Amino acid sequence: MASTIKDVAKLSGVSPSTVTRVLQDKSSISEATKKKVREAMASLNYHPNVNARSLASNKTNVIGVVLPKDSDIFYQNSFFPAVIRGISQTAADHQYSIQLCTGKDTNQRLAILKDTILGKRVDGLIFLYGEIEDPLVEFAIDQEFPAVVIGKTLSPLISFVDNNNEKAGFDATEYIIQKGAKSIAFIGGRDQLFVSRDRLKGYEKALKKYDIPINDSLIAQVSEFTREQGYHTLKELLKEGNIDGLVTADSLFTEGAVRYLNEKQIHLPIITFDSVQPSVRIDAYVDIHTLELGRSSFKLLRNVIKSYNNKNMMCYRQIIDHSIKEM
Amino acid sequence: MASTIKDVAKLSGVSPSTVTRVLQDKSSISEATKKKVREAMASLNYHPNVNARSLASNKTNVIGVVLPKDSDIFYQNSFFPAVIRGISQTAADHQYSIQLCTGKDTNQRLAILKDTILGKRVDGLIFLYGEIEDPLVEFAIDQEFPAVVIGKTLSPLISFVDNNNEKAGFDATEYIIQKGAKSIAFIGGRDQLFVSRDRLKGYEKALKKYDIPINDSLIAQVSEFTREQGYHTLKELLKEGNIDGLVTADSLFTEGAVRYLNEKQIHLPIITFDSVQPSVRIDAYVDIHTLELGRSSFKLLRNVIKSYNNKNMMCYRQIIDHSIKEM
DNA sequence: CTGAAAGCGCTTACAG
DNA sequence: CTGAAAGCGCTTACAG
Repeated sequence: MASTIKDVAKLSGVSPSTVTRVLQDKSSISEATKKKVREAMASLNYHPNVNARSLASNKTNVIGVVLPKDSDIFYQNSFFPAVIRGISQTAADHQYSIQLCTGKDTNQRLAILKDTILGKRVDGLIFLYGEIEDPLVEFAIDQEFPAVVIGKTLSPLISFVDNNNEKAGFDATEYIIQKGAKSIAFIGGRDQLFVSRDRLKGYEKALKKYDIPINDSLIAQVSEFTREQGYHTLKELLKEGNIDGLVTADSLFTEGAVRYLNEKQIHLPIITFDSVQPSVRIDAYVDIHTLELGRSSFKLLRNVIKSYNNKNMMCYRQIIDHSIKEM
Repeated sequence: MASTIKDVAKLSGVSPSTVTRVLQDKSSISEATKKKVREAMASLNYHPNVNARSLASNKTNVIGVVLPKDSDIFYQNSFFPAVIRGISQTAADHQYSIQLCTGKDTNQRLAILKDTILGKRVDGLIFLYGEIEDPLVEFAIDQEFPAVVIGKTLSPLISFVDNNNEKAGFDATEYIIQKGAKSIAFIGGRDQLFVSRDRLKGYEKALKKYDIPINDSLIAQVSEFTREQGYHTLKELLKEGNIDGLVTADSLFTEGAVRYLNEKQIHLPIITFDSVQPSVRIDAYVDIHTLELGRSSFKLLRNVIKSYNNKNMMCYRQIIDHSIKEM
């Protein structure tokens, strides 16, 4: 059997509570005692049982990472691995583990989330998506459970970290304008997604700044995030008239669009948004600094947890830079 | 405060142990009692505390998923999201949660793994990679801790699930041969990776079957998984002479290679291996059925855990089909 | 600077 | 079919 805190206490000639205090490196414990106890731990190869600890202390040192439903585009995107990387890097620095919350549909996901919160599996949650009226986020708010959303959210009661997507859309469009384009198409996702909507706003602002009239027939809002949609949407847009530049809100669109352009041997300046360098060759992409989104979300969550423990429920917001990367 | 098992016991007029048995749906409990207890649970909005449960029962209903170090190519690959999806689907069906184990280097990862095993955070482990002499896998074996590797492994003491990569390499190559190619290039990863090595073996077998001489100057083993490597490797291969077909062991290679071919306006039949449809247009890809790899790994792990509990430590192996998908 | 005691919320033999 | 008791391995006031 694995050794327990009692074994360590016995071997080092102190009480179990003192062993706990050594584990917590309390300043009240003398160095001599600490040394003694640590030696005992080492010689017994002692490792604290986290379940006992969680039960007694009412904290788990685990955070839950909530994913969209598992058929989501999300799983085909470079965003997911990158943001997980960022979160887990920072989490590891603070001795936190990561538990995944996902499921096949909203019902299953909500059930799992309830079990996660009410079963006291985690100390806090990071939602990897921002959606209007998400029942999971609402449940967390309802339970006054510490949580951070990566992405925009309407509720004033929840913390979030996000890019300035409007500014990013503006910068992207300006980049294409500076390539000499005047007739710039935009392919985005459905309007309910904050990200797409904000990037589109930025696109329009940039056109205005450069006195380029906004032409609705150059703007496509696509319901499904797929390459096929990118392919066909661009094809349709080209029928509408001349296009000499392209801004896409997602790399999957870009891949489809580029395929069509290659087939037709058309050359356009193109920019998109991504977490890593896109797989097709285009002019540039807006790097949304996903690693940093992940890292910051964890740091924010720690602050939220602390403030909840002090009963003064704070809400934090943070905007992460983006940058244009030429390829 | 959240209600506990005692509250439920009191309200329904039974003992706490009976409440536990209802929770476990034991057949020894009468339906009348079950009904009564369940009503009490519902009215109190009772949810079991998983930490208390884990402590008392010595099982957590959590499995750990072990990732390579976080700078790995792995995180750029479609494999990761797909296999996570497969695991979590099956895990959800069995009331299991998933905890992630990763870190910046082998040391940190090993420390986290030790804490995970010795701290009793999880009931078993799934390793998402197969490598020669991995210290983490060895630690798990040493501790006689239930684990499954996705990928090949040399140790006879550990369970795994994998594709038949040699057969997959054979099938891929045969596909290209049937397109009429005779001078077929192969781009794979470094020889230490079981996957690459086995696919290469299959390639050679296929050539033999069709009496095509093996030409070493058409075979490249690339150390780094990047698009740039794909690009340059193909460029070099083409210098060596004529190529009329291409097999690549990873989609990132393919993307790079295709970029070069497009630039040079060269057309070749190409096949690669992937978890989802590759982003560049090629002839076909070998779908390695990653979702199924994930699902099976979880099922295997459950069996391993059961057999360890019965003190007869079983070791399971399972091969997952692949299939060629034309594009 | 340290210890004794109570408790966290479950489960599991044991007994009937 | 069900209950009383002991225990899982920690932590946390309280007390000195």
